[in-house]
Amino acid sequence: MWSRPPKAPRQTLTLGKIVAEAVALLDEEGVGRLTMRRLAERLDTGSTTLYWHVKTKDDVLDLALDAVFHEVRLPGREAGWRAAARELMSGWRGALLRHPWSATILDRPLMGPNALERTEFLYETLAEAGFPAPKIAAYSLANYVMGSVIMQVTWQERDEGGTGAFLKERADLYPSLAEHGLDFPGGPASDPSAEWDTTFAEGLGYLLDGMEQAKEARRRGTGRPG
Amino acid sequence: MWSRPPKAPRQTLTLGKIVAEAVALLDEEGVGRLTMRRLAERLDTGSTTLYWHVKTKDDVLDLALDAVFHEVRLPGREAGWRAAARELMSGWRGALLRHPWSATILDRPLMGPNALERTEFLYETLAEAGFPAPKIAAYSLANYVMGSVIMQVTWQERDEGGTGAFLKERADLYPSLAEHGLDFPGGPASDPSAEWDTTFAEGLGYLLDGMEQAKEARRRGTGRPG
DNA sequence: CTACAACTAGACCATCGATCGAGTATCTCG
DNA sequence: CGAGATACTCGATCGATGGTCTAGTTGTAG
Repeated sequence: MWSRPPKAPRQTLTLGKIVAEAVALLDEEGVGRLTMRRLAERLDTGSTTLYWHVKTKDDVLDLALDAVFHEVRLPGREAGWRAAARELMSGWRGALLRHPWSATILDRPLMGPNALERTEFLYETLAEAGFPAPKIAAYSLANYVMGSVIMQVTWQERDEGGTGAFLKERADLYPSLAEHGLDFPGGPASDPSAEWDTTFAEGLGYLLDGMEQAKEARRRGTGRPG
Repeated sequence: MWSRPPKAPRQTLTLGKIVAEAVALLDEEGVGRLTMRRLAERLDTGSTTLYWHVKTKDDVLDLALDAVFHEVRLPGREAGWRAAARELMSGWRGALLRHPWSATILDRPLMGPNALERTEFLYETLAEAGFPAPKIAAYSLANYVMGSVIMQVTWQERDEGGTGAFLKERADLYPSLAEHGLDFPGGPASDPSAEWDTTFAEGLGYLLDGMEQAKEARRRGTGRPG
């Protein structure tokens, strides 16, 4: 998709309009109901017309996904690499969560301009901070964010609610799962969304701590501590 | 899927046979080519027959995915929580990577018996190790593994190879990406698969370090250090 | 032998991604 | 201003898919 050269439009039906409408459709009805026909209908046109602007349906998804990344604000770097990374990753997560369908199509290269710009920012931040291999550090962060979002969306969207009861019935087989819970059922006076947030932040903290520790250890010329 | 009661088969065509053949088909041709018709053909039967054993195609995928988790060996706990967690997560990753299609269908609750057994083991290990909230720790680890696998499969399977050149052409826009590389092109005498492995292990180390640090800090009654 | 449950099959339906061939509007150049 | 080319749109259609309907066959219990 991103390797192909752009076209010169005449501005009646734009790629931009198609992508915007695709995002709206995905937001309203989910990825399973995004159809070229339905999308065309919402744009008051035929499905064939879309194929002039776009090569395949996958292109639409690529574009829609990159549009999501456009929502991620690039943080400032004054507060240090740690704050910048934390803010970027939180924004990244937030944008994906605002469009839950995006989590289910993350299994494609993130090569859109918006995604690349943010990845570039992350690389720069980590390189400036003195990480010897910014690629590894960036991957760790990105992997964690992607996994977190997929996990959360999975439970929020696809769990039919019977999980808690299901696990308690099998407390003999899975005692720890039954005790601590696998999902976030929103116990007494608790906000499940907040629980997801704190869980994400906590895990991200682990990762950042470990990264910093490794960086400092290497800077002091010692090996891994412990 | 996992909430529904099982059926009593007559053993000519078993659920087990269907799942095994589905995994084989997925391994050979990928998730895009798994069709009820094709699967039935491989089993010398009609597609309708499958629907007696299985309610929807999604059930087949649920079962196939859980079958992958069956390959993950449960490590011993003698070497401590850290080694156990590391081994479990590495095995988890390895199994998913051996069946790359699995990475693209991770956006569903992992409620199969094999997945649950391994998650239970992880919870137990972390709880025994003294983590006050094993759920959070387990989520951090699982999220990281899932994200890592998806990322690697994405690049290995879907990157058409033009990424490196594409990024170098745009070195002005993305200097850090061009310098450090976004993919693992397998430089001089390097094994890309090994690079993925070490990257994964390194990030997992960060995470485990951070987890241990937080656990020790809380045990000593102090807050987060630094 | 009968009756019922377990199992299998082919025809069929709605829908999907994508293509084909034909058209229409708009711009460019003479 | 006119003609050709380019940009763009459309309805009809193809092959394939997930899933259902109806009908049939097999094994087994009484």
